[in-house]
Amino acid sequence: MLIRILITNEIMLPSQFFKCLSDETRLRCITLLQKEGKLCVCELTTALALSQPKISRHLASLRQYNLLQDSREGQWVFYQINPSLPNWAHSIIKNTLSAVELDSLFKNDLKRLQKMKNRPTSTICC
Amino acid sequence: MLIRILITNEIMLPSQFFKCLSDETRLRCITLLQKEGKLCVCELTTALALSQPKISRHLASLRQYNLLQDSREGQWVFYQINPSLPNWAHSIIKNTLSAVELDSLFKNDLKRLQKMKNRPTSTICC
DNA sequence: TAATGATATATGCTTATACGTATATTAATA
DNA sequence: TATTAATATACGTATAAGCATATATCATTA
Repeated sequence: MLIRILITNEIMLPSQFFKCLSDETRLRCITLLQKEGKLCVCELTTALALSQPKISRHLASLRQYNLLQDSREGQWVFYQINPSLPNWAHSIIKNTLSAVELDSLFKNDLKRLQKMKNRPTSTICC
Repeated sequence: MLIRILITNEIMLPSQFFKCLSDETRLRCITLLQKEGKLCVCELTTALALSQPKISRHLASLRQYNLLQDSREGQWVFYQINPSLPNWAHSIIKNTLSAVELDSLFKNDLKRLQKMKNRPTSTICC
């Protein structure tokens, strides 16, 4: 039985926010989500070419700290940047994407994502 | 004997940069330095009301990762944000300061700094 | 050169992170 | 209901971070 505690009006501590961005895997997820909008776990697993549990664990921690929102659609769970982040956090994420976009690591993630077969598409509009 | 290895044209990895910002003490140092320009270790120690070794260790790690520059002037060692950080890093630090400036923790740090007696002043202009 | 103030480092310890592997859960479908 | 695909969690382990305290180094001044 899963009990997920939802804290509304949660305060986003900058140091905690930065801790979320301080891991390479989490940062790749975040920048890719900032670029692509909404991705499911299997897309992120393919794009980053890492194991599913590793991706899932990092996504869970990003959700726990309110950076990401998840939504289940059938078998898939889609993640996106939490749209109700404070402005400073959004700005920093945008900034980070622009810092990373020309990087070959990021470009390769994007390539693997684009080459992926049978990508599920979210039917729920933002 | 101290050998400090200076790496020029160092690449600033975003994840490493964020790790530097992910600790409360380091973040308080960085935002205060962004606000005030140049501070010595004893000023930061007073402002944050923490032990000298703790401040010194964190400053050393920020210097190691190229976020801060140090300059000795007599007995004092002054730290400042490394002016040759990439633009995205500067933007993020500015952004963070604006996110934190209204916070009482930051305001108290600033108050303690301003109340400090016998503050040394850097004679070297920026 | 001795003493002092400012700063840096060493040591031992505790806690937090991240990982791989195995397994559980959930939803769709045969 | 059994099977399969997608996702999440548990567990044990290795490593990194952070801390307090003690001490070393460096520059200044008596």
